[in-house]
Amino acid sequence: MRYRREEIVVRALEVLDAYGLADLTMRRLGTELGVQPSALYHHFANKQTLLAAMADELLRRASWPAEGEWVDRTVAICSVLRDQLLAYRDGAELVATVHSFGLGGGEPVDLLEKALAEGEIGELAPTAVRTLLHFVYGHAVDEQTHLQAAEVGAIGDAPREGDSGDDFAVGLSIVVAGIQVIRATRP
Amino acid sequence: MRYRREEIVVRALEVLDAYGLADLTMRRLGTELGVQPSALYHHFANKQTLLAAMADELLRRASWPAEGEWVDRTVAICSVLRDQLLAYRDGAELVATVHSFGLGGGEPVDLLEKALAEGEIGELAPTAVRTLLHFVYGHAVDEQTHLQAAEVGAIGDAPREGDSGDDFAVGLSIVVAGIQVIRATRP
DNA sequence: ACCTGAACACCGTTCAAGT
DNA sequence: ACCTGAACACCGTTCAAGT
Repeated sequence: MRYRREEIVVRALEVLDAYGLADLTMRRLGTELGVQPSALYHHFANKQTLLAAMADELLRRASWPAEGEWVDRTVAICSVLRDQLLAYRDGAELVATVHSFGLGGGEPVDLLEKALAEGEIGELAPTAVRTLLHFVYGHAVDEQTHLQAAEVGAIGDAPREGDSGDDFAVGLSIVVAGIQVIRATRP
Repeated sequence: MRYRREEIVVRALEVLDAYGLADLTMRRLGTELGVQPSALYHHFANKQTLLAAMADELLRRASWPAEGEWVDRTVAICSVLRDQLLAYRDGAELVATVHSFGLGGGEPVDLLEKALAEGEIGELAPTAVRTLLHFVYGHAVDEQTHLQAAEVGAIGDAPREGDSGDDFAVGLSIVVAGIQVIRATRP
């Protein structure tokens, strides 16, 4: 069987969702595709590049909000991002890992930059975007870890004080409120 | 040679600082200690437990601020935390990783909880602490990745718009300002 | 262009046995 | 209590050779 790059990414996302990031090995993916692991290196320079392509594809599959006032849109983009990260097993860890080795977070980053540009916070926009992303990625990774730990069996695992979606909403409102404050008090 | 748990952690932190997290393997650490890798399993149940002990020790070595008004103290704790993460090669990634598999972030978490308790934000305190930690860990991991990439040789690597310490200060002020806002508008 | 087969240089972890 | 030796079941990646 012969594959194109895009088909491999699609299959890799299926393997991720079914078995998790730890079991997404080049060897396992090769087996799943009926191909030697070394064949994958014809399509991707290394595993990192494959993971980056997977993260981009995962993010591309969401429906991103493009309308509304900049504050509402910022909140909406972050919420869709979180939902999309949680929609795939280890999705948050995948995207956070790819982001951490500096390969750009795909579509949501551009959208957040545009939204904050409209907010007229000027030179502070890049910092604000990164602050939002740190929150969303960090929160989603935490949440996914706990959700999956609960599934496995350590269920009495500190079930969070309030509602769990609520915690995200409150944390996000903290960051967004902070952005509005520095917008008002900027030089 | 025979070792105690604490000596192994100290040596492991030296290996981390000298060679980085990717090269901190049980085999390498064994070699460094003049011992078989399997000997380490007499002291630690697995590698995760060792990493958690390393993170705790790394954080324990900072001088944590204990005085001042709650807002100032919150900012001070986060700044010391960031400095301490950056003080060891891959220190941010180590602590973030340990945190991500749910093993408690050591001293700074307790200190932040106390500071925010004094801020009288009530039930929102845990959310606020986590939001701060997501920012500090995320920012420090990013910064350390870029610093180390620059050291290696990809030096023209997007040198950040403003000063680099400044970016942390601005991001932190966003989160702290946001905490003060929800404090003022809480039910 | 895409894949095989085989190898290289590693991993974390377990476990009987030693002192 | 602490360690050795050997094994188990894996990794990512390279590279000549095949079609």
